[in-house]
Amino acid sequence: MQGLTWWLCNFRVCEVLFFENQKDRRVLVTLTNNTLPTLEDVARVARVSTATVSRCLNRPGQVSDSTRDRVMRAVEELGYTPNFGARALAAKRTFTIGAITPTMENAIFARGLQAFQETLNEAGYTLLVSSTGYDPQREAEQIRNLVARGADGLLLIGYERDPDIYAFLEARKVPYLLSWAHRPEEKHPAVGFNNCKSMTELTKAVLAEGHREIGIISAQMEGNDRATDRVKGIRVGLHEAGLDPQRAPLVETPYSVENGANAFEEIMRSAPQTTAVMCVNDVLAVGAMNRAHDMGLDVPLDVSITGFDDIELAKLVKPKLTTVHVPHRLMGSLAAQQLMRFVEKTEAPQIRNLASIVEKRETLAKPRKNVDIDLVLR
Amino acid sequence: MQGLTWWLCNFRVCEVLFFENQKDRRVLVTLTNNTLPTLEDVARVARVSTATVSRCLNRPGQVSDSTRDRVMRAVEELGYTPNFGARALAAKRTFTIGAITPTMENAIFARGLQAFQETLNEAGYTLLVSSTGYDPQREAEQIRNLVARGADGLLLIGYERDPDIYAFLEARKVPYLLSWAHRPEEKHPAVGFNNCKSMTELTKAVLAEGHREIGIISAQMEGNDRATDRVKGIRVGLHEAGLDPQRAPLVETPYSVENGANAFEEIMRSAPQTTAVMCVNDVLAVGAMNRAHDMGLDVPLDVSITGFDDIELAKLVKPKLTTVHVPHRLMGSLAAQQLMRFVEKTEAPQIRNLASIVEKRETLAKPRKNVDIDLVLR
DNA sequence: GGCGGAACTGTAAGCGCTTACATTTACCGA
DNA sequence: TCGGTAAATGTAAGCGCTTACAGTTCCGCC
Repeated sequence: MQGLTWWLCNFRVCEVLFFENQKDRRVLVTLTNNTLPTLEDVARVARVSTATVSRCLNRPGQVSDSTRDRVMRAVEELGYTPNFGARALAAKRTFTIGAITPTMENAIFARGLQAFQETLNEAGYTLLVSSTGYDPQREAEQIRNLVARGADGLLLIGYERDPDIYAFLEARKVPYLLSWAHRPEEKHPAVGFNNCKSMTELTKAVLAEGHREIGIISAQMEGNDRATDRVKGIRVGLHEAGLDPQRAPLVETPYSVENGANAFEEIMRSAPQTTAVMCVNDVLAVGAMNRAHDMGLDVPLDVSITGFDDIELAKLVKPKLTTVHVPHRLMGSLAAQQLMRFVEKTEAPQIRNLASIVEKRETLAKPRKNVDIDLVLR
Repeated sequence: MQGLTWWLCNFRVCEVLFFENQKDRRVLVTLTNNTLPTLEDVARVARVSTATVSRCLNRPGQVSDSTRDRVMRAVEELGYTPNFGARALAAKRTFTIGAITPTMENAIFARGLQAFQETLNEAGYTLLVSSTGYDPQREAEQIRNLVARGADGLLLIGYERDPDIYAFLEARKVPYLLSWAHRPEEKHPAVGFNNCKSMTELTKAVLAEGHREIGIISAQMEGNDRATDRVKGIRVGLHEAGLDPQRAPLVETPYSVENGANAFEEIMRSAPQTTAVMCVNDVLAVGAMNRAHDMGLDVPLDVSITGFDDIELAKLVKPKLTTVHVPHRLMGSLAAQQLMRFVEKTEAPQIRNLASIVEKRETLAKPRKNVDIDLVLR
């Protein structure tokens, strides 16, 4: 029987004859090159035109009950699945939304995207995700790729990208929405939060504890407006407090725990008087905490450390990380709603600025006076 | 000028006349419904047939230099991007690989997939990812979806799924590869590791420390062969050591830190004599560690805890988590290679079993004798 | 019985691309 | 100069689907 099944794979059911007597049901078969069954095959089996089959699948209400039954049975029989490309070609609509993220390895994006996808799925859309590895070149490719694939709309992370890309999207009239960032001065449709302002809030909290010597660890700022704005936010905070932002040591390094650790050591060696190190995200901050521990520095007694994003990890490390909480799931799901509305009504979505809040936890405290940091550094 | 550009969007360049004198270059334009430019538009502008344009794009060697220049200039001029659906329809080939994961929020899958994608990209393939939320129903949908989208091949996680799905893939002759698991007795093409055996190894290490009262925290095992096999691995280890596997308390709970914590408490309350808790993944283990701490239990003095996967977090928590290291990136990239070979030669890939190794770190130690655990539990 | 209109179904023209095959052009040696 | 071959290009037939439009069927009612 196994053999027969296999053998039948090389045929295609061509016609099914139904008799009153259910037991006398014959199947006509033709030899084919064994490709997927098509609408036409279904039509043939159901003894209707391809148009009717198509209607059955897309607007079942327009078809009579008996016909629909017959067609559905044929669909079942053949295991028919519509060819997506052909459908998109003919209907000029794909019910697909594309999202392009810098990386999938970052919990931040993963969480927001998950929510984005869930909201999309509920409304019958499919999400296509691709990642760029923080490479603008690759981002441009992926955007073209998703547009070529017929994405009805696009979700992009952040503002900063070649104007040509925006021109391309504009010219093609592809609805797009930016996320994970919100800049009041920009006019692109966006659902995000104000990275700069959020960081200024956190900086105020740090300053309120009495810190005056603050170090900064950032992800690479080139082409990454989230990092840029967060650093800017710190500087604004310092400036407003009457401090010179340019004095604060800054280390830029790719996003990883290990790099955060190294950056921390670099700062503490070059500016031993530092009592607080602010990181533009939690992962770097956790790296900094680790290294602090290895160097024999107590957090927060010797040095306070802060992060940004409030990933799950922030609450798991000890001491618990002070950071900025961002409503990722809300953002994802709101973005999905706005983008779908945009796609369907060709009506620009409203720009949304979501609130973020400072999560003051254990890694931030008043600085211990007169630490002989040089001792620690051998 | 801005206005002009916008206005021009509603037209389509129809013909470009080149004169010797570069400055005298005129553009003929027609009013269109402002859709994407097509192959035909390019052909018209370049004054060649659509076949030639197609060849230019796909097999440039077959076209003379001068023609190719002209065509490429037209492509540039119009900002032409081939329509993916149409291309797939005509060529019956998409250079797209689909991957279906239970979730994107899990670092485990993210890391392996990233490597998978990188290897694919190098070879000119595009990866389409979609996630199921551990729902078999949704997985079936997504598989059909990706097949309908013309995926040349599919990457699936684990073995356990409705036989109908395998039948579907078999009948459609869609190359697929399983990953994140390897069962010697199964014949499906797979690149993964032996979850059961790996866990037995770890169990031996736990037993070697002198533990005899072992609790188990698992993700939900229904439809999840990774979890099933890991639990089985523990039981095999216990059995081989002459212990009764059925006596070990087991709590099944969805994958999350909080759930791990609750499960840990449940075990310790119902079986206070437990000296080691083995979790089927690191996230559950970290939750268990947290709750242990909250309950005033010292890890590993009062209770040892182990995980599985060796996610980044494992090295970041304190004490560091004893776990099983899995070569996720290697697995992803190997899977990509195998799958591409499968797709291209229609030749079944070899089944690969990757080595995993026990990472003995700080959460596993000899049990402290005679702990009065009841005291701790109020 | 016949008529009007609603409900259903069929016909066929594409959607944008690839490619087998036909045709043209270029180039070579006799 | 001319035939012959190879290289370049054009022609046109689909790929599998949707949908405008046309045709058919079926009612209810005069």
